[in-house]
Amino acid sequence: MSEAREILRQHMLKRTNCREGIVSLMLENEHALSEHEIRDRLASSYDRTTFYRSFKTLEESGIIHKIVLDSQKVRYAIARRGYINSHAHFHCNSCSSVRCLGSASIQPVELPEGYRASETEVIVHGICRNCNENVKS
Amino acid sequence: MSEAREILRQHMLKRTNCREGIVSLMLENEHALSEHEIRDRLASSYDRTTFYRSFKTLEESGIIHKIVLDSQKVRYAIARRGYINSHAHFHCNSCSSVRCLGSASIQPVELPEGYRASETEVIVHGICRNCNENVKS
DNA sequence: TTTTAAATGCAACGAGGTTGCAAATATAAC
DNA sequence: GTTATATTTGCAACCTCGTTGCATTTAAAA
Repeated sequence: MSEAREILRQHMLKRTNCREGIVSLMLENEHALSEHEIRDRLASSYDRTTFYRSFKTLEESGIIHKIVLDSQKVRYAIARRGYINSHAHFHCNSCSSVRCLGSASIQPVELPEGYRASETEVIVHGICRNCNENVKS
Repeated sequence: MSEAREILRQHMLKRTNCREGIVSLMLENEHALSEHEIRDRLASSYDRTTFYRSFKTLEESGIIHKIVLDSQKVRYAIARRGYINSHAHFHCNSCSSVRCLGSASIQPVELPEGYRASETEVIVHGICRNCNENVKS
């Protein structure tokens, strides 16, 4: 049984072609993907509605997580262990790729008196290794 | 001369009612505001297009900055000193208010070999002081 | 194989945001 | 204060993202 299929079963979600395709694709990919990238890479095509509903379901089950770079720039990635309360992502300004960083790299943010944190999101913008190397050579 | 007017002049932007209104409102407000809040609180009403263009211009000049909570939840706030390379914001899950935190409170994020950071955005979700106190009483 | 709750596709819709263009306006020059 | 000019505004039209209701299809349990 495929890993994607197994993940869906563990979360008590019905296995459907669309869900399985999305999860499989994300498992293969190191980088976070946009809806368009996912659509283009899937063998079968699905209705937009189905995509949105699938993303929503998968996110609510904690299988994937959503990274909002800007209002119109959303990415999705598999939610690996340790991403529960803090997510850090690296966004490359040159190639636009988004990579998940370990939550271990996040230091707690100092808050004013009376404030209580439940979750912290960090987005670091910059130049990724690949793009740095291409400039050098 | 109003502070807003002065700020526009310093950035070599034409003073217009819409721009001046937006900047004035933001100077008065501790919290980041949504487009709707800004629209509702301004004396005169402006076309949506004008709003969007004003936000864009003000942001490009570094007068205000945009905080994207979610695809459909965008806020704007005055860009005060020290917010150039790192922004931290607190989002209250209860009252939805967004408060700018000093960038001093951000610790540099540890990056993998070869990655270079230029800017860091942090959003801390939780409960603000006001909402914490209301629960107690 | 049958049953049934859940997922899909479709059409229609609403919100956020952009573009082109003519009319209005802020500022600088007179 | 007038005039000239570049910028900004408002409008209409448009695009993308994302949602909702409903009839049809499908996964999976019996």
